[in-house]
Amino acid sequence: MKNIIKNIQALQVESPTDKIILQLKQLITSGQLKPGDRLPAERQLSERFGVGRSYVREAILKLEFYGLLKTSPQSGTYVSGLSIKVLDNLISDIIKFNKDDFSALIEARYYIELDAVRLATERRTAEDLHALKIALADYELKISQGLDAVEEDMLFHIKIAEATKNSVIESMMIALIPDLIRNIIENQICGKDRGKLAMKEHRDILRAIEEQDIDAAENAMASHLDEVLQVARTAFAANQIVNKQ
Amino acid sequence: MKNIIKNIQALQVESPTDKIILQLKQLITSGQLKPGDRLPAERQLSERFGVGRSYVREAILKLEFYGLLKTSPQSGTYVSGLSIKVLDNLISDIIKFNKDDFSALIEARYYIELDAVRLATERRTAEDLHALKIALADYELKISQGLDAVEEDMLFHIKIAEATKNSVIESMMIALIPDLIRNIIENQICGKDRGKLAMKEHRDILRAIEEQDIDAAENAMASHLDEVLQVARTAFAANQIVNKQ
DNA sequence: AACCAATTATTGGTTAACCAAAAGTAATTA
DNA sequence: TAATTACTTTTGGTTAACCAATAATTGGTT
Repeated sequence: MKNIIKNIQALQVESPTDKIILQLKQLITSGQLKPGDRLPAERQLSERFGVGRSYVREAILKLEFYGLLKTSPQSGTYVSGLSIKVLDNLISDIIKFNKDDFSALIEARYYIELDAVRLATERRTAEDLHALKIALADYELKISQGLDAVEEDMLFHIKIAEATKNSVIESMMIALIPDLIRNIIENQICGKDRGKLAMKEHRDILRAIEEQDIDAAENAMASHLDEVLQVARTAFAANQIVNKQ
Repeated sequence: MKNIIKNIQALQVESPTDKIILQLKQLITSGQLKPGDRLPAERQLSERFGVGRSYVREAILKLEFYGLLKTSPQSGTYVSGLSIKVLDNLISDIIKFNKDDFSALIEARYYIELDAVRLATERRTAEDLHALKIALADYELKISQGLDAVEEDMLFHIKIAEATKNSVIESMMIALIPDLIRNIIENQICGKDRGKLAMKEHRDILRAIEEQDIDAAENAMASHLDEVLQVARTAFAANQIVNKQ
């Protein structure tokens, strides 16, 4: 029974945009569209695919975000110079991308944060430290009032990401955080007195960043995230088993 | 003189979409739009901002991707329940996001790949191994012919990302790779006989993955990426100094 | 007064039309 | 013949119009 439901969902996943991306992919893999080529005009594509131009534009926009297409105003949209094989692989992965897998989300977060805290510790400026202290104070205030402080928690982590001075790593964190917060709240990962414990952990992280002790910072972050990672990992293992059946 | 040019570019950066995102942000920070609220109808927004509805939709789409808005068909678009402070920070970071900083790009890639190869080594299936071997063979063929093989190189790394079974980490790699390839080619980071060296390094990585020796895999990956990381790091340090002036 | 059905208005989804800039083409000129 | 100019076509950019589904309102009924 469960399989039927799963299949239905799998089918309906195909949004108009993804359908077009898939068709564009086939156009490339079939050799009708080679790397570097100009795409047919948007109107032609919309006619050929039997869909409005908006969807074609939306699909192009998405592929442009991933650097697979490049459109020049009043001139045309061009396929990236990457080889067919790479294009093929990338497009496949783009279509199947989703952020609903919360164990994957948390796991990814764990690793990125460890990397981020190392870089932040190395590069933090006085301003970064200041921002971190304020964020921590906000967090502690909320906790001391016995309130939920998941977002203040995250704000602290955002400031760490900013302190890395690496815009790419920062962006990755940014892309994860909203879904992360949702998952943490929904799954009630934070236990009742998790807050006060986390407060101490935050302090440890901040101290290490202040003293620019990279290893200490990583360790502090690791133990801070350990509990939530364990939850994700067990869920992950369970999924693996289910998928193998 | 240089500053003038810089400012001009900084000004023209504001695409219609980003302008709207900025306005939405102000709507939130000013308290006119609270977390959980429904946005004004798209028509009203487009009228208020003096711009076509397409741009409003595009902005909403972007913010939806980051999980900050959620739109229900025939009902409305709703602001995420996150606090104003978090929303404010996230939106700011979204606007300033760009993948042009190639040192940041390479650095981020370095860390993600180290994480990825560990997970891949732990979780790779027989199929993953097979795909990796094929990718490696393709790569070696190109190299043995004395040709450029940047893309075959990347394909190998894509397969590693897929073997992690973590869709989030995989997606991050996917988002980086096109720009990565562009940068590597443009900056000619790969020296003339880098190819044959890299071939051996790839073999080391594959062997470690096959034997499921996690630490060996990480070490192999680290030395594989070390050279390119050094290039990025020196560029990074140079940028830091320039920015401080 | 409370509930329910029918109607109206509003919503995002989707398509079509219009615009200015660029590219291509044919006619014109040196 | 080669270069140039004027014109037509095609391009993505942008806006307006239409659609079906939903939400709100109204009027009637119990």
